[in-house]
Amino acid sequence: MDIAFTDRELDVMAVLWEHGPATVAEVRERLADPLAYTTVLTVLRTLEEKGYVGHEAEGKAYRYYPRVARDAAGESALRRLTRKLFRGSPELLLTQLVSDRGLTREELERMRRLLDERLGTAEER
Amino acid sequence: MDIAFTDRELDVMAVLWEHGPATVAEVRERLADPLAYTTVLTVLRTLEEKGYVGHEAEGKAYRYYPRVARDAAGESALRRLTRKLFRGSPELLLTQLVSDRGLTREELERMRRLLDERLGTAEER
DNA sequence: CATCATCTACTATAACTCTAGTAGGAGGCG
DNA sequence: CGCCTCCTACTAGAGTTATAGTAGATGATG
Repeated sequence: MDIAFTDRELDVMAVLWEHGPATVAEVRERLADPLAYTTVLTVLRTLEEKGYVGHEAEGKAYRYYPRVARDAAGESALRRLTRKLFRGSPELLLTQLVSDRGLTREELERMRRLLDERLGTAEER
Repeated sequence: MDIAFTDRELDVMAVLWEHGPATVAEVRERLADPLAYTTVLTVLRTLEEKGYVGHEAEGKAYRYYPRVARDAAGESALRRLTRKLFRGSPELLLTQLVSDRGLTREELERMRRLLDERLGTAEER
């Protein structure tokens, strides 16, 4: 299953993932860009139409909640990126990722540790 | 600088990165989806307008070549992904990447080796 | 030379994205 | 009760994306 958001939809999803279910007003407050109330509402309605969020009534307002996990969205995006930009090779992606000049030694070490753990528990296949 | 492609533009860029400069007909042949000749031409013209490809005459046709490296596009995309979906944390991204059940032990080992090398040559900061 | 295939340039259009306005309901307050 | 505020529903319009058709040039071929 393919999960894909437009830029603005992703901004809104990020708020829901980060802070949990929220009303239109709450989402609006947390967005970096100043958008009209109705604009945020429209984005949420679009997301709902696509099945990415749901809502339940709370007083006279709605509280929206994500219907897809951030993990699932991340995985889908990573897969698409790997396929389209890194010839399907996760290693190539990693190469690019760690070539980033901005990474600290600590980050790199934590990343290696991550791989160690993963290798430790991985089944042979 | 921010490099961003639409889905279809990315398909076309992928062909140019993979196989080098190509004519409209050549790009068209290599695309997975069957598109009209003029459709491919339009995409290439759009890419050119955006500065992502250039062309030079070859016989009566044009040969298009990428003006941005795949690396640069990959880095830009990875940065955007990290920021928007992984709270700015490359480790989180890696976690997601290696949680993919489809990775073989060999791939994981090569990835660890990659990090080892990177750590070996990394400057302290 | 006349015709055919191929190529670019220009035009078109439906769908989607982004943003926001207007209308109307519903609750709270003086 | 009448008004103000906040909320959703519906509508709207500019811009972008995706796809492709038509027109006209140009080189190849019989």
